Amino acid sequence: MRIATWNINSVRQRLEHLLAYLKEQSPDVLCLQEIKCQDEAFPRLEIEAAGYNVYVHGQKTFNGVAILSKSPAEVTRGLPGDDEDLQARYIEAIVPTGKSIVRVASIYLPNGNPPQTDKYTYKLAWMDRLIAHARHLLSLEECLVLAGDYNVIPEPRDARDPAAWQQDALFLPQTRAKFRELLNLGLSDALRATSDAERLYTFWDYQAGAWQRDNGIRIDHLLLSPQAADHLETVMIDKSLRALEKPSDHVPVRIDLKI
DNA sequence: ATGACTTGCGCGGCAAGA
Repeated sequence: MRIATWNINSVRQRLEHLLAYLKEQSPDVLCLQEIKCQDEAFPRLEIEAAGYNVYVHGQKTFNGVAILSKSPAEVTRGLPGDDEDLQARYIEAIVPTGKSIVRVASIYLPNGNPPQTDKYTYKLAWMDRLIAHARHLLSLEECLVLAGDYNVIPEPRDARDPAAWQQDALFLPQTRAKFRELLNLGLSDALRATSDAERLYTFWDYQAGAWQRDNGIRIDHLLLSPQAADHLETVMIDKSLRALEKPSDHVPVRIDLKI
């Protein structure tokens, strides 16, 4: 089973790239973030025609997440823990695998900048809610994949220029500590489970020739329960999409599970 | 280097992103 995640930075701006990606890599499940549209504006018909069931949790202008799945899935929208939170940043699906199921979440964790504001407070509170929900999901002892744009640079080697991120909400000690707290529940970072290589990035800013200079960061992650990690075969960063015309500033990350 | 892009909204520039 192939599962991918991609912050697409507007699904309507990126529809041609998205359809090409579905055709080329044929993921069984694709998690999208920053679709930047309401449910009714999502290009559902084109994606269904490509052979996918479409599950959207959108909002006007900002944020928005979706899960595309070849198999019909049972879906829950929103991260539990705060009924006042109206930002569309979490959608979860139970996907059948033949003999069993895999539970997949598409996550768009808040950016949190600038750090001295309520935006950073919201990010940390959101991470606490994610930790609480992940603890519950892990207790189910299922094959679980928490995939998405975490807006967290886990370690210095995950940035080309770590010093430049020292004061940034993506790399502050408190942010990284909460990410470790999540991992320490028993989740594996799929990429680091399979590679210690340097210069593995998933985001390059549009500005200042970041792509041309390979000035990137790794902030898109797939976190796996033990039941999923035990079946992990390969992890790939689809870096070539960043070189296309009108790319997203993020590229997809995908895994193959032997299930 | 003061800024550098790209998006949505909606028609004039602003907010947000990372």
